[in-house]
Amino acid sequence: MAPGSSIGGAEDPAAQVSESEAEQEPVPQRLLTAATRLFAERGFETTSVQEIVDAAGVTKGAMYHYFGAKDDLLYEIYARILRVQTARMERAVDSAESIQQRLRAVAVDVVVTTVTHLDDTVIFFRSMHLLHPDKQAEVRAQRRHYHERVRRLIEEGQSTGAFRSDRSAELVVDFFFGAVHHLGFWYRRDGPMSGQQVGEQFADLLLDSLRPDSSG
Amino acid sequence: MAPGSSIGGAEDPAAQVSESEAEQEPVPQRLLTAATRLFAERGFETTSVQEIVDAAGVTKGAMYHYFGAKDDLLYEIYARILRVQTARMERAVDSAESIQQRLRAVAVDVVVTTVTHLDDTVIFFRSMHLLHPDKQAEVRAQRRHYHERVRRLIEEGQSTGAFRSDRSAELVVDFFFGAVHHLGFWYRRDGPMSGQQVGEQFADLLLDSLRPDSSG
Amino acid sequence: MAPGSSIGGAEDPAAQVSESEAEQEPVPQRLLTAATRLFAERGFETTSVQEIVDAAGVTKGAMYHYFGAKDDLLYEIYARILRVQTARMERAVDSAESIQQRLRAVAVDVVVTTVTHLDDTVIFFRSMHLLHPDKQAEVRAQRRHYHERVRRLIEEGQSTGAFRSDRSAELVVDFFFGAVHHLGFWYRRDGPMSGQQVGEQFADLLLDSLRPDSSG
Amino acid sequence: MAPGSSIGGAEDPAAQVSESEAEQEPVPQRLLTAATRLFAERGFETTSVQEIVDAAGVTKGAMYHYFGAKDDLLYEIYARILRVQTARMERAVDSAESIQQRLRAVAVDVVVTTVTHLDDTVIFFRSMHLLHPDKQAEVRAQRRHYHERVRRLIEEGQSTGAFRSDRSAELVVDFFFGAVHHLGFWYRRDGPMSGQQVGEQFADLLLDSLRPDSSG
DNA sequence: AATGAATGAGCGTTCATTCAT
DNA sequence: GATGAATGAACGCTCATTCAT
Repeated sequence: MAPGSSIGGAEDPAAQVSESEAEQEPVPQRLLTAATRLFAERGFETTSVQEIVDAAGVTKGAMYHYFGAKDDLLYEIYARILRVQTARMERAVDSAESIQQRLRAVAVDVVVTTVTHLDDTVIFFRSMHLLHPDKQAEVRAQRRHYHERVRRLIEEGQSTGAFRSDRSAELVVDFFFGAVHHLGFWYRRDGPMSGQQVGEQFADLLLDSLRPDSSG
Repeated sequence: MAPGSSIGGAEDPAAQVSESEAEQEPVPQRLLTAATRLFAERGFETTSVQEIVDAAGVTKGAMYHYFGAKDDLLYEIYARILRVQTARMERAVDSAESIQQRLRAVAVDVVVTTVTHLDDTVIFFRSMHLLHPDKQAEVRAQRRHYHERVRRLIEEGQSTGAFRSDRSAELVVDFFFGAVHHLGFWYRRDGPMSGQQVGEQFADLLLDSLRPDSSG
Repeated sequence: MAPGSSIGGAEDPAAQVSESEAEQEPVPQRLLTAATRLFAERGFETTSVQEIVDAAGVTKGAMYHYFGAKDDLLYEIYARILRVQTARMERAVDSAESIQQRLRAVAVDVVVTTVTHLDDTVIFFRSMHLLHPDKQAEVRAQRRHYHERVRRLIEEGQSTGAFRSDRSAELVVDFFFGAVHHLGFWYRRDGPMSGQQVGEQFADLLLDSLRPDSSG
Repeated sequence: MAPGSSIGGAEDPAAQVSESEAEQEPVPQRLLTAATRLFAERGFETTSVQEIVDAAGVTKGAMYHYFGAKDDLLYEIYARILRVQTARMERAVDSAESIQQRLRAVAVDVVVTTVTHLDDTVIFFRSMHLLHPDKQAEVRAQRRHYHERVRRLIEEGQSTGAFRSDRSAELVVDFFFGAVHHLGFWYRRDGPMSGQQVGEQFADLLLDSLRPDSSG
């Protein structure tokens, strides 16, 4: 992978304030930021490499020094959001709360993360098919890992009676994350609801379907 | 191109009725069918007009005779599935059944229709942003019309007490249709579940969230 | 293969004298002529497609309408000279002359043909390795076919005693054609010797090695 | 390439002792060895500087430290083989043997040297035109010097009656060396004949053409 | 002596669309 | 209605070379 493409990175603890004019960020980050915005605005295939490097203030040669191909940018965008969401989900799942609270935390969190990185999500589901098959497989595997962890959480709740058992855990997961992944099609950050609010309500809807039926 | 390399295949094992020699379908339909398959397989941007006309067994000139541009094909694919789904939804909504039964029918039906025309759905959500803005607006308006009709159905149920009122009808609609529109990412027609089965379970999950709470 | 790429072509039986200004020749021929000159002048990799189409007075699009890739031009240049040389060799080999006269005719002819199409020959041996492997294999097979026909002619002469038998027919063929294929490195059409003269002398040298030894 | 395959040969026959870990050879040689192999395998134009330095285990900066440009590598490869062949030819020509034996020794030797350094020869005749004109002129002059020395040897034999005089010494030289220079197109080191065997037979063919005619 | 990030010009190729026929 | 040759602009990518370190 390209150097400097880490995401969370706590680099630069010291303040290097004095950088007189240009490059605040390393080149790979600048490219990723520019690409994310442009891909979300006009689509992957409709954005030229020239537009990306112009927006990032570098040359094509520099880009190809760090990324092997245009769709490596796509891959990095995916990998980045996937890494963030997986790490957060695992923290929530493994917490000491009740199972309802843990599932609710996962649900709220994935909505909040999704709307925070809405561009990445939009790009992801619009353009995954344009990724090189090998990288596509990697991304799918990682996504599947995420879903399966959540499915096991639900099954755990079903086995203890915390959740009703006559709902397919797998289908509930596909249903819920389908709804989440579709947020990019309608959610507006400048609209009436915060990500947190949507997350709470989505969590309600998810838990509605798993609450043990008083009549059964 | 070699003579006889047309796509429909001149095999004619028996006499399939009166179609004496060539074209089973009119040219525009053949083009739409070919385009749908190719767009779903490899994406709109990645499919060339040449590939479409080859697959349809016609020439470029013929295509431009019927369609003003490549993205007119996209528009027609959208319009077609939208017309079908809207008509079916309206029939279900306006039936004489109970409101629960009507909402359930709508839910099952949109899932069944979606998986029946999975290619169209996949193309739709992947490529809508590539459509000419004017046509994109038309498509969005039609989609909104659909969602709003269903939202009003839910609100009607909430006002009569058939559905619980502490769920936002609008959000429930976005949530549910989000899940439905995402089917293309995981549903496989050759998998274990029929469209009808998924539809029934999705309907269960939708109604779970609207069933009046026995405790409140 | 591209339309109109035949070489000997007896087309144009009628005299179309009146063509007022431009295109004397069909586009594919114009491209091949321009490419041959440029490849010989500066090499295949050093000549850009843009230079070729400019020299031919057409656009890139037109070129790619007739040739699938830049190296299809190379292939056509090879195939053209190979076709000509093979046809002429076969005519000479199958004539009614004595075997010495037939071999001499082949030898003279391949030299004459080579210096007549010296550009093609130079390009051929300089750039064959840049051809797509599949096409390279085709070209090699055709070349081998040529060599083997001549080898059999020599073996025929050896079996009848017309040629001495203690020279390897195969090696003689490789030796002689090696010398011929190298003509492009030193022969100058504006130099002191005509192709016919070089051909006669090369033929002498070839036959020197096959003349039955008076002492053995 | 295996250690010890250097061209001048007498280095370190015993004592490969103290080379503790890495670089057996100095950087320029490593680059030349890598470049030779790659140019022969895929051609000069098709081999990137990056590939060469990777194969040599150095960086681009190191290469440009020793060689002014990519085609300096080409020039060095030419100069190297030319130096070797010229030195060996002069030794043979100036020996005390009969003129027939001296010409034969030259002929055998150039074949043996050529197949021993077949990669260099292949590169030479494929890519000489890509060399900077000045360096190309140097190389041609050196090559001409070689040919002329051999031509004078033949003329010497013709003037003494050792060789027949009705063959053009110049043409015989072009003919013979043409055949030799073409060895790279068909000779395989893993084939049935050793370089020595091919050399002997090539020498026979050369001398066949110069043997005084018993009938004239 | 050696690094490797960065340049910048140029490459082969694609492709939606047009238009004379 | 339909053809298919031709356009022309743009595309992703390569690469020899430079240069601050």
